[in-house]
Amino acid sequence: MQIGELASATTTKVTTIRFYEEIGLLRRPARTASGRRTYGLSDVDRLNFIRNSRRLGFSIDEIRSLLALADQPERDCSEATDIASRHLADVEERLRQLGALRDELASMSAAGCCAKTMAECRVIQAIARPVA
Amino acid sequence: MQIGELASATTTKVTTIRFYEEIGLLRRPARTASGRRTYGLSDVDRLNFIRNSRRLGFSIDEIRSLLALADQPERDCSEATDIASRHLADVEERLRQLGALRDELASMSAAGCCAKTMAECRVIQAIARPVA
DNA sequence: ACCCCTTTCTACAGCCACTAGAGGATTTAG
DNA sequence: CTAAATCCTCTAGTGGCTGTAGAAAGGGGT
Repeated sequence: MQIGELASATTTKVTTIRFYEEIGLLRRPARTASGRRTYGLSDVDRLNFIRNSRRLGFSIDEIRSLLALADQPERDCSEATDIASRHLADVEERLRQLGALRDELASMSAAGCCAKTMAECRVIQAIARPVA
Repeated sequence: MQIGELASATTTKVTTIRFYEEIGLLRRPARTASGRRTYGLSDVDRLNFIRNSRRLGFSIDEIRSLLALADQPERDCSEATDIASRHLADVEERLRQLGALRDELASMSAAGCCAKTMAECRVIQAIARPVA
């Protein structure tokens, strides 16, 4: 399998695959005589794992750890679950902050600014107000 | 007022102020004989506006537009409210996506992974599953 | 006058996770 | 045989800063 096929099998861009190789997330594959990368089914699995992790918001470093752990099947899996639950806590925190932000923006918009001039625009005034 | 005082008056880092000047968000200030930047109260206002906008998640480009509009007091303010409501819609969209992500992560964690080996770690398996 | 510490200056590199483009080689289809 | 697609390497750009190096200037105490 060449890089393009791997890309479409995993809905990844070709450049991204080469990038993952460069930063060491994917192993350097064998090459054809002319220098083209060749991949196997295990590479599809590994790349799918990486893409799913990214979709779930794991950082490259977290993925590196998860992959390293997954490569040691006999090992205790508590480290992996730790990474995941820490990530969940992060997401919940961001969710709370974003919710607060939404409320702030929504109340700004709700104040309304019915076709007046910039000089008395309430939205601008709301932004300009120092942090409460 | 020198740059350090402006920084502490707006809880901004000195380097960030210089960065905002470089990208044109803040005007180039007057300098002392020895080349130090000097600021006035209007710079405090402008920088506070910028910092509040960032805190609300507006991009630098959006802030540039908002500032340009705010500088024309007689102008109709519909453009400014448009920027704000578009931003609110963006935030709500991200909020939805992040909520879905949290649910996915939470159900992963809920599956539990009680001290087993990596080989049968459910979290790892959940991540590896192709996109449903 | 001297010393030292802090602030300020410029200019540049680094962060994250890619993405895009130049410019060339090779492969495949018609 | 040619044209299009795919591949290669290398470099630079994105956003929003942050951090560093090395130098100059300012202020306070002895």
